[in-house]
Amino acid sequence: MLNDMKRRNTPTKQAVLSVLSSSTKAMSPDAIKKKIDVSIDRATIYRVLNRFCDDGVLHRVVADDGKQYFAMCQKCDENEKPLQHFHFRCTHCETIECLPLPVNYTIAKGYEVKNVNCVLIGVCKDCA
Amino acid sequence: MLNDMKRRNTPTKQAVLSVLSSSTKAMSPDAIKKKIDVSIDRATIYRVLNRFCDDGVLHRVVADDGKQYFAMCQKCDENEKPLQHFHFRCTHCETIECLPLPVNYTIAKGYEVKNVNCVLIGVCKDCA
DNA sequence: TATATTAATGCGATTATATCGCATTAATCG
DNA sequence: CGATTAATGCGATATAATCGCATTAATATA
Repeated sequence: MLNDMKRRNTPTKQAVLSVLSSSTKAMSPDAIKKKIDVSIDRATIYRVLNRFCDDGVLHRVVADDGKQYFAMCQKCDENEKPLQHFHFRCTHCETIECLPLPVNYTIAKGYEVKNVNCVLIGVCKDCA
Repeated sequence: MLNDMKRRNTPTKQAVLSVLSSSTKAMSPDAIKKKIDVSIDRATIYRVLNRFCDDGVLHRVVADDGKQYFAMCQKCDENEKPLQHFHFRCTHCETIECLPLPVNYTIAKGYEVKNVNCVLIGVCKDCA
């Protein structure tokens, strides 16, 4: 919890979390909106998603299409920090999935890496 | 050369290439435009950049800010294909550089990776 | 060199993603 | 139950990138 502001439980948040927790893929705000039966304003979706990211509940990936995608943060380890991993964007079924593939890198001294945004693009095993 | 359409040499293309070849960083269309003394239309910049990417002269990175950045393709090897590498976006000086760090991954059978888009985000050595 | 062909450009309109301001609604607490 | 204020809906806004179309100009050809 980076932000200590009090959060309230709302149907919108529940719905968003419900959609994402039952998905193995990272989803766009629009895709999430479409999966929710009740009407939710676009701005609200974005605010909810951004807040969940701030709170470490979700993580965000920006794909090479320039769009944001959101997925649950499953801590692959007992560690506090969620593991930085690759994502795969299938150009055929147009989905983005979190790969069980950690991002490893060795970078010159002096650099301070705070975040990573890594996407592999191609055809997934279901579409190949 | 994926596209075999005939290309013509124009001052715009020369200017764009000149700017990028003298830069160690990947640049946004807007930044490139600002570096060029003569007036060039925005749409033209985009078209020129896209064509250079098609022709393998430039490569494109989409950063986590959702914007496109372009840089020269320097073949790190004698191989035909340019080496897929990480990029670094410094949140302080707001630049994106090509790192001499190849992207390595092992992915489950069946996946077909056609491209990668990998960005590390943080503070570069000059700003740290 | 003059002319024809068509790639490249400029301009305006358009699409799409994402955010912001503000009034209203509703979750939570005492 | 009433007060507080987080959350929402709505409209406006910002920005990136593309598209259509008429015009310009680079290159090829006579």
